[in-house]
Amino acid sequence: MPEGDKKMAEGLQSVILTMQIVEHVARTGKGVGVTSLATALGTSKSRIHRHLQTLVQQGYVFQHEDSERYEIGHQLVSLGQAVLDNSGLVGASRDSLLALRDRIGRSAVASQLTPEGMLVIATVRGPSPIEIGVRVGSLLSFNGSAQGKVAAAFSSEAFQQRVLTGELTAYTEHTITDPEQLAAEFAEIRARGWATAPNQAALGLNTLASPILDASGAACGTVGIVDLAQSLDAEPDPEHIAAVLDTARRISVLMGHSGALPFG
Amino acid sequence: MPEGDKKMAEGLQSVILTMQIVEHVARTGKGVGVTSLATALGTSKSRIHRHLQTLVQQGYVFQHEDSERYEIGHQLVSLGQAVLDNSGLVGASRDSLLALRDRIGRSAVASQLTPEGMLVIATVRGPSPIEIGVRVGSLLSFNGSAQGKVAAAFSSEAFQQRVLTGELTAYTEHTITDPEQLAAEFAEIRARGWATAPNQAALGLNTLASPILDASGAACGTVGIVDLAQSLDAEPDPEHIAAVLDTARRISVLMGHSGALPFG
DNA sequence: AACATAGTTTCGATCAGCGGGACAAGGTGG
DNA sequence: CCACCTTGTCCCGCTGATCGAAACTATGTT
Repeated sequence: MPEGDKKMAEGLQSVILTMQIVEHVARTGKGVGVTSLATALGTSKSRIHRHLQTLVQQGYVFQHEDSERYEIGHQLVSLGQAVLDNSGLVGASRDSLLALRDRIGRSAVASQLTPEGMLVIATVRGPSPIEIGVRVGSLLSFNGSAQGKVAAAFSSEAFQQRVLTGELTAYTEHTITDPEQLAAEFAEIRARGWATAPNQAALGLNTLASPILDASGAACGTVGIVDLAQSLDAEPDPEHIAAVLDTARRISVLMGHSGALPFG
Repeated sequence: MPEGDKKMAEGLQSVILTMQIVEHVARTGKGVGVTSLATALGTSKSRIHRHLQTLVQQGYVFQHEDSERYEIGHQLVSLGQAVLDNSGLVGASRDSLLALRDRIGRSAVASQLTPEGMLVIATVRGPSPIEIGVRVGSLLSFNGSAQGKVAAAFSSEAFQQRVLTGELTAYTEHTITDPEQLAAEFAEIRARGWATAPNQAALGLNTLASPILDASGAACGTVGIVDLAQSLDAEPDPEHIAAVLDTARRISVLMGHSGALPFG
């Protein structure tokens, strides 16, 4: 061991390997073999085999009965779903999301506030043949997404400070990385109730988002529409803004908010 | 050790514990503490703590910064979603499912064939205020669900034999557990292209399902509608049957099937 | 028939990870 | 304000769960 720290500082190896295996098997659509996993993760066949056997036994991985390849089991899906389920947001937003999509014909997306970022919890694909949108499970930053900015703008002062003083990663050259500029935009967003982020999360894309407020009046999530930057301006169509604001208010009510908007 | 097998036959303990922790944290909507986890899983605080630390470090679990409770991280959602994503079915069926729901006003559901059963991969809630339906991630049996029966009926002879000779669990008193009776129903289903399962998976519920066929002509999944047994007969409304068959055919085409139905 | 490549199993050595207990930080109530 | 809980976190020496390497089996290929 060349540069080993005397203590263990990297975490429990079996845990890491377990999750690496699960991740690998899950991402690789079709069956994976012991050997390819072993080389991919840089460890021995027998180790992988034992871990896989245990995962099979626990139902997280499934082994094709021809005694060949390993595939991901259904428990993983169920697990991921459980996370979404016990966020009341996903249930409250599903129907409104559909209505929003139908009303203005764009991909609609709902996200939930987490301390690490905005977690995309539900999406509805737009009518466009091209697939535009965000994946469920993605995490959007507070400085580089309309969702993040709008949620931060409607969170506590302390939270905003944490965002502003934290690291502001640039995802594109249009991402806001200057704390002052971001603070100014927060104020603006708070006043009008919506945010956009043209080319800020990814070049060519834009999102229009509004906050979902809970009983305490703080943001707990966002709803919005996603489209190509060329079709969705930094100052979007007033009709679109109205539709998003309206949807946000409706979901907010379901989440226990009074419905009285603290803006425009 | 009372009845210990001399060797390890139970699988790697750290793997088991890891998944138990993840499961526990995921199912418990809100934050869990080290101590409660330790008692719930019957092990020591330090062990749980180390495992949790590693999971945090890997991003699967998130620790509230007040240095208090542990919650599930976003990676899990992303992982479960990945499983769904690399089944082309979920993408192909989403829109058709909505159309089906809108056409006949019932909860619509799509499932995918797996060797263990039918995995529910997409659902659309009906307009009814009561929530009727199946959860994404659920696994439906081959003998006790319309989805399972229809998929088996449109699978290979060998597959059907495996189902018929396997264990036929009774979920209700109406579940078919007699192999001969089940074989007869398979034949019938294959001839007409749809199946129902009134009160067979759960008392009070019924499902009408049709097969999604792939390029090879074998079933790779199902679409269908779910409703109360009293609203959905064993011999459903011809209009509903037509709608479901139609939807199934459309999705089948997206999956590479010719569209020429091998039945009615 | 020899070879190649897959998954599985065995076995003894070893170090990763365990238990138990100390420690710090809040919270509570007397 | 101070004992007294109850948290989560950290430390350390012992040990058995887990590892690597190699043998074994089964299939497919040359």
